[in-house]
Amino acid sequence: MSTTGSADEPRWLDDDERTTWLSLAGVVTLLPAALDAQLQRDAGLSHFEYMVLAMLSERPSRTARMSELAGLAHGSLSRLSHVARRLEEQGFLARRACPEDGRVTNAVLTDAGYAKVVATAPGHVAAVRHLVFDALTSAQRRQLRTIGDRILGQVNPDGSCAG
Amino acid sequence: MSTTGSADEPRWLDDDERTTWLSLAGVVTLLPAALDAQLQRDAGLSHFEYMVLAMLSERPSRTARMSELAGLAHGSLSRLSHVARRLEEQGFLARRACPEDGRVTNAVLTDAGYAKVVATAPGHVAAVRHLVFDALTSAQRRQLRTIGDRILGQVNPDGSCAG
DNA sequence: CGTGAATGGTTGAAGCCTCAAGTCAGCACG
DNA sequence: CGTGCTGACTTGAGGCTTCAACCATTCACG
Repeated sequence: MSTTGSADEPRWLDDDERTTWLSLAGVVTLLPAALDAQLQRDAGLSHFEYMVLAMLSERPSRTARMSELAGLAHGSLSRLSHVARRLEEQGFLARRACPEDGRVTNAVLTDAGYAKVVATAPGHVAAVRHLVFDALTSAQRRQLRTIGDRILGQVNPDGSCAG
Repeated sequence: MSTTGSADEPRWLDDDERTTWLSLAGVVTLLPAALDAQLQRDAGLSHFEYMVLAMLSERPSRTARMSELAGLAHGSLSRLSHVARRLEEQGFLARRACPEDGRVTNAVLTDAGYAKVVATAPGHVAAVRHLVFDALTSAQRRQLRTIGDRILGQVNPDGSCAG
């Protein structure tokens, strides 16, 4: 495969880019799986479910509208809707019609949901620390933040979320 | 939430770590979704299916045993087995019993499968370049490689893959 | 040799996500 | 008012992944 980069022949990744990409591909595949495994084993939650509860727990009144919450958890509205039904059945959150705008649904974290987050967070934080931060110097941590923001800017330009 | 770090009270993430983690969490959630979308739209393949075909295409004789291929594609053996059946139905790969070890199945990329990779790679590479490398300086690219390898070392210590 | 353990892979069921379609509320305009 | 349009969300079907159970083969070791 050439590296000339003509019009219909795309610029291939050079060796360095290729290795970097394989490494990143491994991370984006395996890291979510590892976090899901820890949460599933210790709390019976998927990473997405945990994100939903955790994001809600940091909101004023532990409340957010569905579409906003979907963005915070980096998922589609449809996905959130399905997950919200399951979490509601388990008593971790409640959905209420918004009095100001009849189209809007507000998701509210229940006391049981808040307790679940409090019980689950330490193990999850420990996993994140072990899998990500323990292997990095503080300089690398700063670099990672910048790099992550840059990539996120490309992947998700308007900060919201497709669905 | 305190930051004392006693025995049963875990060390919480400080503000900087927390922001870094939210950024990385966004990347590991949204980047695979974006790549899946491009591949699905332009080639009718999932990112995992593409990885399977692409990894095979770079092997001598375009052949690998199933468990080895699962590791290369960062998936479980079960997942690969299901995917291999679908790819086989589409004529992109074939499975043969290994003559040397009756337990082993070898996956072989067919000519149609190789052609599919050749046809699909340019668009995929362009997506990776746009989503990842276009936003980074060459220094950041080098940093990303190191950081990715470090994290991968924690997530996947023995280089193989859970299944 | 022969038996038990370990390895490599496949399968079926159950659950989750995506996609497209549908519902209902607000808004604009005649 | 009422007609059409957009926005917010829900729902159902279909496909993919996971999990556990299973089958076949090889290896270890009396």
